[in-house]
Amino acid sequence: MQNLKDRVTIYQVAQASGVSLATVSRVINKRGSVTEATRKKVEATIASLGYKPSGLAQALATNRTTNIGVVIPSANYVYIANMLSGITEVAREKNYCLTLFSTSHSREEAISMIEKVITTHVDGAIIFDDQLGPEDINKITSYNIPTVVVDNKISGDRVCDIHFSYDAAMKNFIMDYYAKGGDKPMTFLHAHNTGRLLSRCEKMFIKTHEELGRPYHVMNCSDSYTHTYNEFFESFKSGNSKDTFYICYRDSIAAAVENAAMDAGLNVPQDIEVLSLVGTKYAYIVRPTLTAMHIDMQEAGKRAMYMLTDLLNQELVEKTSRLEPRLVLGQSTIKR
Amino acid sequence: MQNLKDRVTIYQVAQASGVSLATVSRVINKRGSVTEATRKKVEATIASLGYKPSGLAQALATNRTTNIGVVIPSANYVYIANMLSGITEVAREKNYCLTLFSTSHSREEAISMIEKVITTHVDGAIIFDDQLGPEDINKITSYNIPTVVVDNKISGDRVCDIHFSYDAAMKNFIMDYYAKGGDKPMTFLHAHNTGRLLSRCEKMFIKTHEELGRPYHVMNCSDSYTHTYNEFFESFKSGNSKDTFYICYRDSIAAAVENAAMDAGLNVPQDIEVLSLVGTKYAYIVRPTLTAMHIDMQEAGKRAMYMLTDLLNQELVEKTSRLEPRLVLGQSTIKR
DNA sequence: TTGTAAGCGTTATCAG
DNA sequence: CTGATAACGCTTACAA
Repeated sequence: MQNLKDRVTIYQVAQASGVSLATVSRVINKRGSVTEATRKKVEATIASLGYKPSGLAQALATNRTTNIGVVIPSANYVYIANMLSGITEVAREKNYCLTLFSTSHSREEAISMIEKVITTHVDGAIIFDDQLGPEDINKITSYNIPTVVVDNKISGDRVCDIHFSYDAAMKNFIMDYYAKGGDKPMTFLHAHNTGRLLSRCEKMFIKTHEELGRPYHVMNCSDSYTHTYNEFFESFKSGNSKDTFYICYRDSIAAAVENAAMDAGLNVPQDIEVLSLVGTKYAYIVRPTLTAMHIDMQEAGKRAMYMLTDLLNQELVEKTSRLEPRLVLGQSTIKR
Repeated sequence: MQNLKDRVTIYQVAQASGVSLATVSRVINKRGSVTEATRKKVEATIASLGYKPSGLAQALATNRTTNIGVVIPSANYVYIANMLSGITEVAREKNYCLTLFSTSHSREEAISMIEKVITTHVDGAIIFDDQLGPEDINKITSYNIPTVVVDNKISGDRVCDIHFSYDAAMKNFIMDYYAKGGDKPMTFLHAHNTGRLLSRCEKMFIKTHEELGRPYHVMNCSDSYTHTYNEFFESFKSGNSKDTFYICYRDSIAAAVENAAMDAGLNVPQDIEVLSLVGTKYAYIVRPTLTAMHIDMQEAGKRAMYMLTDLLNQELVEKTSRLEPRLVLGQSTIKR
């Protein structure tokens, strides 16, 4: 194989092996019929020239990129990385490439990414971005791009969705807590820009409490372990914030609260209890282990990608898939 | 904007606004001069038709995809996700898209991904895959694709590399440990397919011990928290494996060891000590906090992407960058 | 079985 | 300032 040359084209391969481009194309795609002899010849020159077809040109000619656009807020959250990993696995199996569109938590960013997805000419898209509303997602589907939307309702011809049934799980958990004699008032930790899944949880949290006529709190906190830890540590130190049940949106934040409590000399779960809404394996690595709602994000990713390939092959049955969070009790809450 | 149409092309825009494609192209790219009047007109029809240029066709015509290939083993490790996040950040700033090539720990997979990178026609590549040797990476650079290689030595015209100086850090740590009276024999936890960074660490671990004439162990373990936890828990329970200093390749594994020890009734760091080689924020979230080598993978990612854009703009100064791991002492080792 | 030629949706170089 | 027209590298009828 030659090195350091400019890209070898199909035309050069054709010349070098004394055939036309059409024949080379046939050999590459194993389509149409070619004599065993010429095939050998062409394959030989392909190897010797180190020719690789240009995916670009192929895509333009066939109107298929074998590229899937994946829209996520950031790869830097464990649960998103898990989903990404599920998507990747199936993508490899189905021979698709993934192009990443990272929106980093700002809605404008997210919208401009949507535009990019369109120009990038992907065959399909998987959108898991809590910031985007249905209007934004419609923009993509209006370009007739088959799309799987995660945790967002949407309808359309070539669109599917995957849901997490957090609302019910949330409500059940709260009802159950009080029913079994839970006596600490609950506080929901709210952070900006953490997406609609959590807003929904928050709404359900409030609604359930109001139905029950129970007191509750919603407290702002930052989406950072260190900030949250420091803030709670100070508060616990000065004797505040205890006798509370904290509902945190992910493991890091829940760990921040319980670590702060313990380092300030409190006992978990006696003095405070903690629940993590989006549990990952870190929920059982930290100590006390976290009571958490677990959802198999890897499975969600796989399922999304399977739905998408079905959509692309026009052989889809179910347009909606639902994942139930599974409550795993840990040491951060009192067994009742 | 029209919905549900097949892709609108530049040609249709031209027709609809009564100009030639050339003019539309000029408007899109803000290149060449166009009357204010015609520009307005064209822009109006672009908006009303909902036209988006095809990145594919643009790429083919300009020979620039604005796409960077990123080769990683999996997005599912915190430190890799961190790096990915750094890359993403700079990519957005520089207006590049990222195409992900996930190799999932098998060398064949990795090699076939390399092929894919080439056909995908990326403008450049960032390769962080411990499995790949220089020969494999040369394959990519021989196609004249500007490349930044992370944690792998490589030379070439349009190639840069980023290194982690683990060898020295490793050696220093071990020497220091014994010099200050560390008295537990050390065991290095080895897992298959965790890449060359860790092989290098292991080699250095062995070499240093042999130079020192100290006893040491290398123990196989699985790359899974649960497996490792279970195995160690049993072992600790039956009274084995204590009075050892464990060197683990990442936080989860280190946490598995210390959790197993504590759950088996041992004390950390009195009975066993633990060091994590690739520390992330979880090193200070778990309890006891982990003594760990921290390396800012987000920074590594950013730096890789900056080097790559420099390479693409032919304005590179440094071809090599080095990141020093920073040792952060935690509660999993005895202060000496 | 093989070759010719017309696209695919852009950009870019010329003339006008 | 604007419009033809030739690339870009490949696929795919249609002919031969």
